[in-house]
Amino acid sequence: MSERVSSASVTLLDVAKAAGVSLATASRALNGSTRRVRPDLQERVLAAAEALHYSANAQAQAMARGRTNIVGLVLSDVADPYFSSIAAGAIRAAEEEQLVVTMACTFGREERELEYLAALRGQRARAVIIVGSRVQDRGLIDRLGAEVRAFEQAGGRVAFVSQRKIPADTVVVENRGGARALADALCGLGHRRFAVLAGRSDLLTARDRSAGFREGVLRAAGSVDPDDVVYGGFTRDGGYAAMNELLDRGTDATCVFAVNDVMAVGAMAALRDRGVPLPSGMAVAGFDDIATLRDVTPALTTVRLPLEELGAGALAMVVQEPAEQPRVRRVRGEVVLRESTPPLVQREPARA
Amino acid sequence: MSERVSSASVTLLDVAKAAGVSLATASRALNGSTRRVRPDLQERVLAAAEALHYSANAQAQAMARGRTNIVGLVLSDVADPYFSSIAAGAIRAAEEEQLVVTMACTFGREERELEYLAALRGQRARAVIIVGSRVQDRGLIDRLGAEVRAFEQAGGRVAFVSQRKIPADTVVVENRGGARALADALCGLGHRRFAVLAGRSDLLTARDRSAGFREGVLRAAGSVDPDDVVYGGFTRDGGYAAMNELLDRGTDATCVFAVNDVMAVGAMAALRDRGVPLPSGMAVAGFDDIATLRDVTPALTTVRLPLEELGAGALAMVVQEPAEQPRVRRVRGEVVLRESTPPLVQREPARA
DNA sequence: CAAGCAGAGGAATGCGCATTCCTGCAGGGC
DNA sequence: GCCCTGCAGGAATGCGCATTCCTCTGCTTG
Repeated sequence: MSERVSSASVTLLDVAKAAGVSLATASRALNGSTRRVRPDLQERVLAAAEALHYSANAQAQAMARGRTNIVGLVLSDVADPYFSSIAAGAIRAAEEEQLVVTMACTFGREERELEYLAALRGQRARAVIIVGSRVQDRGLIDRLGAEVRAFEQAGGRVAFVSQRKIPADTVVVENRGGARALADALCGLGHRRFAVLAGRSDLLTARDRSAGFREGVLRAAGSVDPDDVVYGGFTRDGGYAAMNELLDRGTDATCVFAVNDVMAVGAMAALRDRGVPLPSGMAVAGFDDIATLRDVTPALTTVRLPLEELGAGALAMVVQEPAEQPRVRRVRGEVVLRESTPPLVQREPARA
Repeated sequence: MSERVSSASVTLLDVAKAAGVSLATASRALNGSTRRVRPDLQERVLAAAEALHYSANAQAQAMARGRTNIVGLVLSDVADPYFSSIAAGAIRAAEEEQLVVTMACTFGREERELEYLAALRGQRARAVIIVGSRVQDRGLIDRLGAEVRAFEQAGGRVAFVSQRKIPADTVVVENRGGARALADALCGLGHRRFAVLAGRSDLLTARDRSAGFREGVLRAAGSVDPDDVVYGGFTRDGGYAAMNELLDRGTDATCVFAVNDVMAVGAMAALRDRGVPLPSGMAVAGFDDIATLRDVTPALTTVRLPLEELGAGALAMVVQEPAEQPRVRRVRGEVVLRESTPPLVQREPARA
């Protein structure tokens, strides 16, 4: 039982021999089983494993057992704080379940989700969580739906965060409702004329937030001039560019809603660059409440989303037994009013 | 060759039968090999695989081949933009090499690196990249070193980002030099008396930046009062708390250096909360140049690190053949002066 | 005291695949 | 016309492990 370390890797058989037992007994001693092992033998096996630095070959275990403890996480971009927060939540939850997380990023090319899903099926991953924002391309959606079914047929579980098109367990973010509530609150501050930096027109998330916001505004008797809706990237630079375009066009909106926080920050940068005083010259609101951005000035009004919970929630769905009907877990956002959207008083013409 | 999909998963043997060839031929047709397969047979195999939705069992392949294409990525926290950027770089590079990335987070508990490394050895991962900040605990370092050797003995490759204690391939960030250069630049702006928010005292990265900064200040004939060095968390809240403590103590520093950007942002928040005007009341500098934080106001002076390159560089090391001596790739930061550290003119008592 | 039974160790099997080895066949050289 | 060579398909093997099935031991029961 010396500390010799073979150059090749140590197998269970090595451990068994070192402990003077059979392979079967060694396996049972290390993993437990329905069968019991005599304490002294168990002791010896454990000691031998320790001494040899044994580490079970996960591939072989997976094959013998017919299943793995791998969970695939597919998202657009880890460097985006929205996704990385969700990922953190999922990873934390996975660790508690003794699951291993493998991660893949599409970096904006949604069709890669298909490849990754096939790859994860090959890995015999126990489950997959797909967080990318679903696009509108019908063909892509259908193919993804087919891959999802194939994955489930092979015994895997699938959950989405934030989508509505594919029948599968989903954590749905109430983008529409959250944006509506935000619009409501902003109208409550006295704003009536709004602009929207709507992000990519093919991303469902962006569309929902934009639509919900406009609904809310209309309901509160405000208005969004169609010219004041600018599309662009769903990123900081997209927000910056969209804001500039809006200013170039000219607008009489008193408040601009960017469909996520990073865009809002880009918009604020554009406003500053153009010499518009903040927050007095233009109110700005975002969506997500990204932790890293809570200290920008003026502090950003937004809709807080429990991002880590989204990831954790998806993981929870995926470890449960599958239901007959796809489950949907709805998550509400919470409007957080901050300095970037001060009450509007002086600019409204006095009435009454 | 119909579209039937068995409820169990499709194996290579199924494909072979469907194509009317042997398992061996099917394998060769799908993966290529030194041996050639007659074109018509190859065609049939490919068609059968397609029709059956075949996806090779990665576990079985790994076992048969004796190696995997898994790369493990171990970091403190994906939700931290520093780490998530590095991760993004590594993932991008991994994809180009057809490698699968599995990710694990220690969430601040460095001893988990040991567990993860053992787990990855069990996975027969081809390589591991460890990005956590090495702590000072000698025992932990030794045990980690032992695990690294065990991993390499088993045929795996290991690379670190930012450490100096363990003999292994490493992407070294020139924290010390970067901080020195920053100090230099700040002295060039007229500052002489500095405070340092030094972060966790047991993190090497934090220590190096702090020490380098003080070196630079001294060299430029400035000073850092020992009372003006405050330790605390390496996070936004840590920066906030440390800044408050500094203000409570009272300081005559004109510029405060936080050892990373998120701490600097926390410090700015604290200054604002205490009514200190920015940047005139106190200059603030950070380190990293986190992309998400480039729009804070006043814009933060910092040391720009090519974070994605760090991850990509580590991955590159890990796919190369191992060298006899551990390789070290040094990465310099670049000082970026912005509004948060305006030139100091009026506050210095006039001389000459 | 014999038969029956439970409990625990060990041999053998198979998971899905890559790969080696074997075999049959066609073509070329003498 | 025969043998040798080269090529390609197929059978068989083994990767490392969990698990099933078999066997042996030691006990209880009638």
